[in-house]
Amino acid sequence: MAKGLPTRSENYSEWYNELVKKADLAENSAVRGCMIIKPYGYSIWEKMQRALDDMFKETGHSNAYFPLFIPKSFLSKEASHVEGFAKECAVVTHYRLKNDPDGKGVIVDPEAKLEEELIVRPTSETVIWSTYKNWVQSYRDLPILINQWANVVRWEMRTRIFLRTAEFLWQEGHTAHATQKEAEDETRQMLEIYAQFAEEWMALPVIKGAKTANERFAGAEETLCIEAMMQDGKALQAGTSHFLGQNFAKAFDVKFQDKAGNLEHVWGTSWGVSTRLMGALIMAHSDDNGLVLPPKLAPIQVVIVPIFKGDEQLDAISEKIDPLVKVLKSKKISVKFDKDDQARPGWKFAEYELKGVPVRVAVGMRDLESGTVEVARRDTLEKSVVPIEGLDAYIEQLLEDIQTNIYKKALDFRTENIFKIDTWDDFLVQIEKGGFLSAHWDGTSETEEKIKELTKATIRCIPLDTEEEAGSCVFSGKPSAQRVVFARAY
RNA sequence: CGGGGUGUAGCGUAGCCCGGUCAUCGCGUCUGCUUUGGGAGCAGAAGGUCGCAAGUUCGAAUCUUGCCACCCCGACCA
Repeated sequence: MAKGLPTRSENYSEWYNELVKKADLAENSAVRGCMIIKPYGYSIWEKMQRALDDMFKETGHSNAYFPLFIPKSFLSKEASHVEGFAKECAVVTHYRLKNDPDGKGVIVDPEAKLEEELIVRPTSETVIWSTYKNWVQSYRDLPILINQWANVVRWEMRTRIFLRTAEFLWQEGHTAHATQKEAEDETRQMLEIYAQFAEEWMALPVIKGAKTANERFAGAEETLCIEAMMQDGKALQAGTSHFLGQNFAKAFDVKFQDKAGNLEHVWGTSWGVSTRLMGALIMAHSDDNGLVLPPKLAPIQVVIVPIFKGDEQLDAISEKIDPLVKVLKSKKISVKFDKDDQARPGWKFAEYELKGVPVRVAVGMRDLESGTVEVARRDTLEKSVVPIEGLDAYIEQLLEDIQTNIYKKALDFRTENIFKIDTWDDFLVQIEKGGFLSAHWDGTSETEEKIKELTKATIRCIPLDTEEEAGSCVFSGKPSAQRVVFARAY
């Protein structure tokens, strides 16, 4: 166990909080609910951004930027949208400060009141659709496939670093299409991209599904999502993709003339993932020694720790290691050769474990004599002695193995913690133990809400890739055509 | 926003109930020497508006009030 880090079994949420701080990912800020993402944490986010951004571009999307401030009146144009977000909006009412006449400091200048108050975007549908109105006249203007990387603010009552902060970073895609089918296909395509990113890059298995009406995005006809299981058995929504129907087009009067000359409202989608993914990454893989990062997202993939006394020994080690570093870098493997002689090897070992560096190579004089190094992998903590000759290929393969193994471990954990539940008694017992409960549901909001009230479990999603299976609702006993996933969630 | 808890050096803490050489200890930091294959040892040193503000008092880390932040539990949510 790492120094000062609580274990997961002792206190899972404290383990998470401490790990975020000790691994140098982020810290709390002077403003309640906001976070400072530190360089090490931010570089993981940058890797996520890069991978996602490439995927968006490959599927024809372009980046753009829309403003932080939204006129208050925009928000109320789509009825369910305003209802969903009104309670958590930060509002700008003034545009100037002045010196406090009664003493030190500054006060809001009461004469500088805005005629129309601005809200800080909780999401950008409204500004974007008000703009799309100007961009769309003909079917030739469609589709519009835009993404933006931005910050948004939702004034949450209870915040947790990365998982739910008042301000967070994300990407939001906003597309406009001529037909319903095209928009639905887009919604589904982006969900697939999120799932692929989660599984291939984050090594995080996810369940693709649809949200129930209760959990749907405010203003959407349908919300698709990916749901992941954390090590405490709770669910975390890792990404959402919304089919907006014509709701925003109607609210903002976005129409186009089709080939036949008819004026029609356009069809929309929106989709997003946020810095919450950082929380998912941490909680899915890490252990009591610290972070465990999938190689594809690790800022440092390989750390080389020399074990030496004096400059001569270090020089001898460097002579062997410098060429290796060069080769690894040429293979796009990020490597750190830590020559710092202030910290001792044991300290470094623990430190890099805490930070989740996937592969550690230790080299001392003994190794130089035998032409070997000690290679330790973070995911299993196994150590092996490996010849220096061909080490680059060995490491390259090892990084792939680690990526695969971390995914498999998470998948096995999830498989072991999904339970088919057929009776209400079993439901009550299992929900206390944690995990996902696959159970029949009668399709009504009343039942869903009742279950939530009694157990704190919500329907995480109605899985997409699942076979129909006739059954009866675990709560009401009414007929049901398929199982849905219940869990307590972050 | 409601209930409970916490805030003392960079980090973790003792002291708070019962006001008065009580600002304690560990880690870290600095200096020197010895060390270096799993968070080094010895010797010496530096470092604190006791969360912030007001109040009570001859005297406040300690009592009172307000505010801020964090944690746990509710309501709400990506």
